[in-house]
Amino acid sequence: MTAKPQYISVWVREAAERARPAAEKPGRGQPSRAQIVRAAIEILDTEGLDALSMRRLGAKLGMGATSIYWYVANKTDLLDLAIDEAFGEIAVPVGGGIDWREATAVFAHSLRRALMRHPWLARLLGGRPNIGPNALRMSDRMATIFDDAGLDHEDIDFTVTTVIAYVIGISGADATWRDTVNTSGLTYDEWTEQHEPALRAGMADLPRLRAIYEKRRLPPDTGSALEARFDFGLRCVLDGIAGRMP
Amino acid sequence: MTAKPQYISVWVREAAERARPAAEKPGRGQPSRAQIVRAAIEILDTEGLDALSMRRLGAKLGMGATSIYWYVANKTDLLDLAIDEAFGEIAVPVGGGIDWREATAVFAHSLRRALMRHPWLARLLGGRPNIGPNALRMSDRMATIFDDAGLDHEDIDFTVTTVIAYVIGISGADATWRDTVNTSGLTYDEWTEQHEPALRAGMADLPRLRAIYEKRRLPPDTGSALEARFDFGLRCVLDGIAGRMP
DNA sequence: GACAACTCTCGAACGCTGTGCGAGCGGGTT
DNA sequence: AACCCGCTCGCACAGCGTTCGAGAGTTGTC
Repeated sequence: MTAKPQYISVWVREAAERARPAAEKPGRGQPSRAQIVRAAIEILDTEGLDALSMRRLGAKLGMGATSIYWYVANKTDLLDLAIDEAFGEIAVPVGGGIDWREATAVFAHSLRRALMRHPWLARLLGGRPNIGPNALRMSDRMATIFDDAGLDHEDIDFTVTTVIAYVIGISGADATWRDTVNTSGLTYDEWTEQHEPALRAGMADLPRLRAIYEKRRLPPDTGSALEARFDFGLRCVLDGIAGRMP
Repeated sequence: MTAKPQYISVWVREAAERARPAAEKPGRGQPSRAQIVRAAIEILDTEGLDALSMRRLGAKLGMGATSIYWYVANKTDLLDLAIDEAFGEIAVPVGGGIDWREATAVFAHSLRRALMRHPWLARLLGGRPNIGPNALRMSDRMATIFDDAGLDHEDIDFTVTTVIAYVIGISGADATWRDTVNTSGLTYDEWTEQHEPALRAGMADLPRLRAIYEKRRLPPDTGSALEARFDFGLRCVLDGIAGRMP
């Protein structure tokens, strides 16, 4: 009946440390930490989430696994840092008189691209709250867009959350799907062939789904088809928001 | 340089086994398997995703950890089965002359409820493609709704995917957030207090975000506030879809 | 030049994980 | 009595995240 360790996010813990003046990290620590995070992302991108272990990362960095703990307290912290690093890639056009709809569309595509480029990202996002500096900055810029458009605070929150939820929801699924095929070592055709009997059996008494599946097999769900579907949904969301703009 | 094991989903593998006539599972196997999956879900719901280990599950079932492997090939398979079991709880009203908009809203709330009831679900959904029988049946029923409303195959696919993406995107985030607070062992107030300095520091030079945060602190983001936000976004999505209906 | 302090590395070890293997048990059929 | 079959499980293995403490290398101070 021992109490749980009560994990605290990097951001929270390090903000608390910063309050005590003497606890600053050493000068050379910062570049090394960034370097570790970059290496971790490289492994995550090329070998997948499950391939990232501290020993593997240490080997890539040419150091012992346990040396990493000098720069980073946890693997959890490391992943939080990787998440926020990825969020840094996301662009939000702000200012310059672009209207909210175009700005939001640009943001949505940018967020999607980040999620597709880093298939591990969506899996981790569903793990713990993300309040890193880049994530906050992204939210602030999105808030700015709708603040400039005249929404009140509650509607800004609602609107921004809706857009992000849709993009993460669909892109996470798309990225996972693509990643599953890619890392299976099979071609797209081999993969669908392997899954054909299971799908056919599962849809045996589901005529509507089967009809859609049959009709939509050519062209297969390659990138452009996924992109068209993403754009369709995004237009739906934006139209719905447009109906609520002042 | 050994090749990866090439994991195949339960559904695919067992559909292939079913093709060979003699490979059916024994009669008593089925109830026991369902019982194992139910026990796994119980652990997942009450203790979280990380708490589910084969030994822990075996202990709960009063059997050795390795005995479970008689009924289930993998932990991965077990989780796939748990996912589909959870999908079985989702209701899709079909037939009976309800219009598509109300039917979709009922479905969306039902899906959300399942995701909130099983906080582990969203985390796992971003892990591998979900083609279990309950998931397929759910998709088929959603397809039926929009087929009856007169959409063509492509638009049915696009529309259903959009709704599901939004619901999973927002509910996954909400469930994770709530779960993080709950399992921290802190009250809501204690938790926000603990995160206050980090958020304040992070938002130091983000005035818009800070303004929203300040203004929206009372009432705190309890269940009803999250529900209002969910409904707002759902209305946006449904409005956008409505504009594309024949 | 000497000694202390501080930054950083790392091998050993702990307790945990998923899982393969093979021995063994009880009941049913031949 | 012999045999098979459904099922259980102890043992073992490789790998995981993480702790600890010993030590190396650099820097700072007298």
